[in-house]
Amino acid sequence: MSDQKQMKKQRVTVKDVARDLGMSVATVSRAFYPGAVIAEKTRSTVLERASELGYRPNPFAQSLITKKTQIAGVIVSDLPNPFYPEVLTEMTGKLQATGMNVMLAVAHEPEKIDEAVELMLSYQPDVVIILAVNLASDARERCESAGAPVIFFNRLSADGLGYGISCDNEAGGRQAADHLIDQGHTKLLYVSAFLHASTNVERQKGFCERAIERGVEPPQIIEAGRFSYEAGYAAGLDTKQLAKPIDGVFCANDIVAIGFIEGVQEGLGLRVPDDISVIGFDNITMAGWPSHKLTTVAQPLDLMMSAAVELARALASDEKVEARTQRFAPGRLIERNTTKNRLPKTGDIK
Amino acid sequence: MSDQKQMKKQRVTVKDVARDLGMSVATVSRAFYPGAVIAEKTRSTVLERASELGYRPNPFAQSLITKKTQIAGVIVSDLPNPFYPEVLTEMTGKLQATGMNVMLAVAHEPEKIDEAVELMLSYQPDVVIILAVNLASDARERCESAGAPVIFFNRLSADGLGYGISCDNEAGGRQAADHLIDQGHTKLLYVSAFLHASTNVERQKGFCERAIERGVEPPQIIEAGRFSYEAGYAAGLDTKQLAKPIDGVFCANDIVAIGFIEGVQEGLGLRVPDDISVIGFDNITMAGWPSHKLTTVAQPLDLMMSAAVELARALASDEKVEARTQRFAPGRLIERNTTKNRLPKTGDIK
DNA sequence: CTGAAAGCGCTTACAG
DNA sequence: CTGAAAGCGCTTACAG
Repeated sequence: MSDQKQMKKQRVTVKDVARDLGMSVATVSRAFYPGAVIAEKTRSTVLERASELGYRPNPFAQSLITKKTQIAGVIVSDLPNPFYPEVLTEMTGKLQATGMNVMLAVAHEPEKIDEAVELMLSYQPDVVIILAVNLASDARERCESAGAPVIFFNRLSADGLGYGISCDNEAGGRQAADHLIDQGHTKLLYVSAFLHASTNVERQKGFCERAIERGVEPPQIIEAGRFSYEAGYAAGLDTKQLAKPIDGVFCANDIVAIGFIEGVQEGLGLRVPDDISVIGFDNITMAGWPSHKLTTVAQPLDLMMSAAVELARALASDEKVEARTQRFAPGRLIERNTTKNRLPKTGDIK
Repeated sequence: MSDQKQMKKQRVTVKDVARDLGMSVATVSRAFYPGAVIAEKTRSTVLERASELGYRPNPFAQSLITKKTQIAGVIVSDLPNPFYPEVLTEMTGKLQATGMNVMLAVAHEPEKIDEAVELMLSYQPDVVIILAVNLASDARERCESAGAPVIFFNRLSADGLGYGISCDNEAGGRQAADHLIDQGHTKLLYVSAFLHASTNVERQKGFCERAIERGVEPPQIIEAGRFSYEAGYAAGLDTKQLAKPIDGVFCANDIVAIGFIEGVQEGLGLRVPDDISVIGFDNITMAGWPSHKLTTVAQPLDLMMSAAVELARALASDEKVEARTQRFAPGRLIERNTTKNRLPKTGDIK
């Protein structure tokens, strides 16, 4: 019994199936390709017997010839942001449903991303998906020169090349501004995260421009520096040093908002939403928990992920894809307990 | 320019390097194998020129011969528990540092895990690591019969086969009991999660046995059903229906504890730690956040992950590994703000 | 120490 | 519609 465990079962190959069926390996092979020229009857015989024998084509041997690996390389680096683990697991499931496998590259420190990418590229992924905000842009070039087109998820590449899937962050920022202003806030603050991340830049732009359009003082800005709980927390403490008072805050994303709220409550003794209102962006799972009940601009994640998976499939099949970037309308603003209407009650006015 | 993007750069092969150097492919190949018989001078010449030409061995062609893929398959399924994403990303980094690549299989519904595993196995991973609490145990057999030894992380397999890395959950449960009792709690509750998970069973055993040893009433038990925030929250509400009052609670893990605390505070208006003390298990990142400040039994994660990676490396190299399971002492109990000393002050006694 | 040759498991023109 | 043969990029006995 312990012997059995030592000896690896010999893998069943085309040759075995061919011999068993008295056919050539070519015929057996053809049965597995929908496009191949083969009698329908032969195909079904082969397929049936093959599955009885437990045969599955060896993808390594296949890819040696086809130059296709059915592998999607996924690069993840923005670890303190729960948004990405959620996307990673969800998207992996979807990719697998289309027959693609996910090879994961994780970089804790930005400096080590190069090694991780290099290792991954040696497996010749058909396509690479980047779930990472802070990636040196030459990673894209390296992937593409290794033959793998690159999809940026929730982000545009710095140089505008590569494919991109994201939502209209600017419109999201405008929604946040409208919501705060509609509810009577006039002293706004934007909590910025990674300075050059397109998500950050766009959300800030939409928020600030809309505030000005609405005739409110231009929002003040605090730079948290990262998309993390800790950065948000520190930003919360920093509000103490602001030149002017604030009553409404829009944070670069949910995890920053959650940290910010804690910083402001724990560190400064302010109350959310009684003293200030706070809005996040993403609608990560945690935002809905009773512990946080964060008002936030949802991302249309299902749409975005489906688009990414479809794009990955198309690129992996060498289909021509015209649109380099796809933008989705941001989801609705989800109102929970971190914002509050500061307008005088209509009853009071009358 | 857009043309360049279309044509994939031809990959450099051994043949190219051999031709360039006027050597045989065999010699070039040998330069890449530390054990191979080759003049040291030849090796360095080859290695240098190879890297100039941008040559990297094709792992698919290699594995066709060596039967080794350098791939570690990782199966993840327990998604609502943040513990696993944390481990996944951390461990992936460590595996990559040893030259192994991670192929990910995610199963959202337990029924779909089979497909995911099957797809992954077609890539012949050298070893499979299971980061999932609720996995049908025949997945192990399938992996092993495909030639991939299986490592269970943070869990023992149901049938005791396969390799396992975990911490001494029973000792952890005892620590929790001791801490609560030392601080004057006498009316204990254990919040159980997935009923048959070894982690759950062992933590419960240690906690309850120690409570009895210490002469306290046997803890009451609530079954939350899952390792999730929601399950913990529901369990919190369920305390209302308990036969006897409680003052100290040990939850199956952190995410259950965090949910439980919210359930109890939001739903029942109790205060933690003033009315009841709560202890978790794992010490996930979130447990340290000001929002939660959860008292918890830490897992010795660094040790566990290093052991898992080393074990993976050894198994992938066909080394004989004697110990099927490795247990580490649980980390220390980290006291934060969800527990409170209920003993009368020493001053009062005097 | 090095090279020529066989072969890993497959796919795909090319004949028939 | 099917089969024999070449070849993908590599490694590894086997000679020399």
